[in-house]
Amino acid sequence: MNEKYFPEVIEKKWQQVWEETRAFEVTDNDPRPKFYCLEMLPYPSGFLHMGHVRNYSIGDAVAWFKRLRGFNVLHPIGWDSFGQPAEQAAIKRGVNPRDWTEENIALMRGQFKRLGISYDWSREIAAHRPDYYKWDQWFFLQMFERGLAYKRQSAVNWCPREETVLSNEQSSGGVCWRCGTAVIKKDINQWFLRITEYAEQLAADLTEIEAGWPEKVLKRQRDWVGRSEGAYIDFAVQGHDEKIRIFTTRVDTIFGATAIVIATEHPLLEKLLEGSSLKEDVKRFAEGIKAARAARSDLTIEEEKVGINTGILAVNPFNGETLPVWVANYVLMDYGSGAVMSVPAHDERDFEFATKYTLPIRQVIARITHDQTGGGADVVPGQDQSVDMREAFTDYGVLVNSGDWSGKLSRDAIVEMTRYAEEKGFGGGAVTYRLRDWGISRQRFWGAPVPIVYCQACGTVPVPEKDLPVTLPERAQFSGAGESPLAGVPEFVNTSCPQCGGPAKRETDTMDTFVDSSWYFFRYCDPRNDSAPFDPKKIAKWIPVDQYIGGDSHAVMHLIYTRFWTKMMRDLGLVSFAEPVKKLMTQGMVTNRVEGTDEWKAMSKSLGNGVDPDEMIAAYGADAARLFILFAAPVENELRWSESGIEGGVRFLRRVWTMVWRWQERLLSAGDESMPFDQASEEVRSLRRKTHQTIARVTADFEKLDLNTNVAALMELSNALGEIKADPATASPGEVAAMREAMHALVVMLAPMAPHVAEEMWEALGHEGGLLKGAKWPQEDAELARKEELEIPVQVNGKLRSRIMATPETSDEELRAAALADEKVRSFTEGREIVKVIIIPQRLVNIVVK
RNA sequence: GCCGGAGUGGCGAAAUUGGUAUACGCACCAGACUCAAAAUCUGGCGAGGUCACACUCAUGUCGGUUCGAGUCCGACCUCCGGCACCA
Repeated sequence: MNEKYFPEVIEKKWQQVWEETRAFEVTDNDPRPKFYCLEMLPYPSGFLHMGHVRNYSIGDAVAWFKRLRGFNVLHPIGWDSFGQPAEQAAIKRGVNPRDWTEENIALMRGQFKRLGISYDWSREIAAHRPDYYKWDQWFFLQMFERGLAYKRQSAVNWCPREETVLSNEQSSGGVCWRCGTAVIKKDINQWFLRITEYAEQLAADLTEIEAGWPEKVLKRQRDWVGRSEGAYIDFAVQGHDEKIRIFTTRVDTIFGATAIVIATEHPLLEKLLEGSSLKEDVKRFAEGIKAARAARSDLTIEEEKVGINTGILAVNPFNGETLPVWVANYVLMDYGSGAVMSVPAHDERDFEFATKYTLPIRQVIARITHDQTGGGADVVPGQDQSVDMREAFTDYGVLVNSGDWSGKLSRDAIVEMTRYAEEKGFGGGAVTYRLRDWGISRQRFWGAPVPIVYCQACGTVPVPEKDLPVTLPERAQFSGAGESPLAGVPEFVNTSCPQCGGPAKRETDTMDTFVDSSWYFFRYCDPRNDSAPFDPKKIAKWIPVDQYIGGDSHAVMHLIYTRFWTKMMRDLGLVSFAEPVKKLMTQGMVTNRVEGTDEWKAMSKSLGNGVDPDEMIAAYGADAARLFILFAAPVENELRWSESGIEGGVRFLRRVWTMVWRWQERLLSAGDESMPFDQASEEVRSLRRKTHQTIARVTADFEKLDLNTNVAALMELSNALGEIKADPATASPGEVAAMREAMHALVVMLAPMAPHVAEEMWEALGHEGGLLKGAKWPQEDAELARKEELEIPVQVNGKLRSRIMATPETSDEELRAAALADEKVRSFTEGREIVKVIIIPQRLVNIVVK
């Protein structure tokens, strides 16, 4: 240890030691309890940004803390290395995506090491390597066999800028998740994974994880799955045997239905129109809608409602009324049954539609009025039929104009009418979901090829497991448009049929990269397995993940896919649990001021407000950068970058450094002086008290991930150390013992946030023999932490008027007497009647006077 | 529009969950060291008020509960985020 703190020297030194001793590698048969600490794996763009630094600094703090608390901590890292940017680089600069990716990985691995993140590098994985994506393909085949992977033609989300298909999750909000461009619809034949098969479980199992996941993520997942309870009702069609099935959550409004409206793509439409004079008109209308949708450049702008009367008549099974059947653009084919009953009086969309096309609007729900003439105890629902019908009345209420059901409350009517429909055989209860199947086809080169072969004789044939992986060719032509570049590589496309041996062509689509990331953290548990994606026994040991850390931008992408994938793997018999992540923390963004403005935005190259981690490390050291990032804001908040803030971090580390340097010799040479606490000087007792209070605080704050207050507590302890003015050479045994205790505790507790400097000081304090990772987390002694003197605030009528000194042993009676006798207090109580005195032990006295 | 979350010094933020509001840090001010500056160290730092106390007012606004409210309840305002015809 040098007199001066040179971060660049010690950081390099310890990074090398950790690497050479493989300090953070873990084994499966370690007897200590396990802890799986995971951060979302990065895309290898070539450089870490500050958001990454924050993510991985938080993760490393957790990993270190748990390690020092005696856990066998699995803390791995890998690369989400398939995807667009590599292909863009290939298109623009003609480089090979593989070389480009591998170079970037090497650059970023170097940055991770310069940050000193304590990863088990022996478990590093990369999605673009055949030994990884082989298992993506294997999983695909398992799903294909079970009907969970299928191909169909459909309108999909398309990012016109990146020229690629996006899943619903990736185009949430109507914009591309990566570049923010408004998506359009394109009709494409593509592969889907049947995530909807798991809709109910994805919704229901949220209760299993709700204690450990942030509410905002749970909410978004709940909304995304969009579970909705209601009823289906079959409407007979006049002159046909067919029935039109509708879904509704408001069957209580069915007497107000004045039309049936179906989607333009409704499968019954063509059949029902046979022989109708309106057939051509309706067909033309439907095709017009389809064309308009394909041409739309921004899906976030709502379409105007348009429709056409088909001339078909349907019969309301509740009252026998005949209703016209309309086709309209506002009814979606892929939700519910693609048909609705139109109740203009009680649904905003139906109201708008009915107003436009002058369909009848009939009120069947009245607002409840509370009739309390019965003495106030009974609330009798009355009716207010004067509901303003200039807009839809969508609240629950009392049924009116509804035959025998009139007078019932909506809530009850829904239950009873659903049961009635079921008894009569024309309907029943139903649950629908907003969730759609996951489209995974990408017309791209840089992804895992879908392991399917098309044979003229046998049709769609899965590649046999023994022939996996289907590897990417070395070279391809990258145009950036149209079909997958794989289609232009004959040696890839042309193959023989695995079934009949005849000539066949390979599928040229590759898989969405979110397939890779759906199960990567399972692979960390068994990264070199070449006969299976992983050994289930190893999974049972490590997963569920104990703490997962990443951005909330993945709330309904990665985080829903990986939950689906886990449930799918459970059904394959590979894992025995349904939820892969026990606790999730979503860290806030790192923002910086955009030059010349007052706006704080996420750091980015295009805005010119980025900060290069390497420059920060060079200027201040990795420890100070990490410490500042953890200190500057609570982990979930936005973090506004500040250069002067990071300087504060350096100052703190330097102060601690100097103290340790000044005392190290004395602490090492002196024996193990201990001194009875009650004989020590007040100065020493006060330091020891602070030490033990800090241990308690920091330990608790780590469990809550309150890392900012954690740093503050360590700063306070360091300030308390500074209060000891004794010269190390002449310090008393009691002082030396207290200093040793405080410094050891401080250094160990600092390790999770500033590991290099902590390791160096740990060595200086005499622990050369063992690395800091083997140190024991300090143990709080509640007796030593206890305050001996208390300053008790005294209030009069709730206003602070004075303070009196007491000890924890002071009785309530004594406190009361002391408070009442206090001079300042007396000036407020003089001549007034004391109503009562409230005493909160060790806390406060409040005197109530009149 | 619907659904969430949040409003505390000049700034980032604390507050043991109803008990001394503003811990810790940044910025700023003053002093020490220095020829000087930087660095470092010491002290100050919510607003009003006072020579200094005292005292008064302050946690988005208004009201309520309570001996006592940043914390609980009601209404409102503002900002941020999510969703997009989901029947």
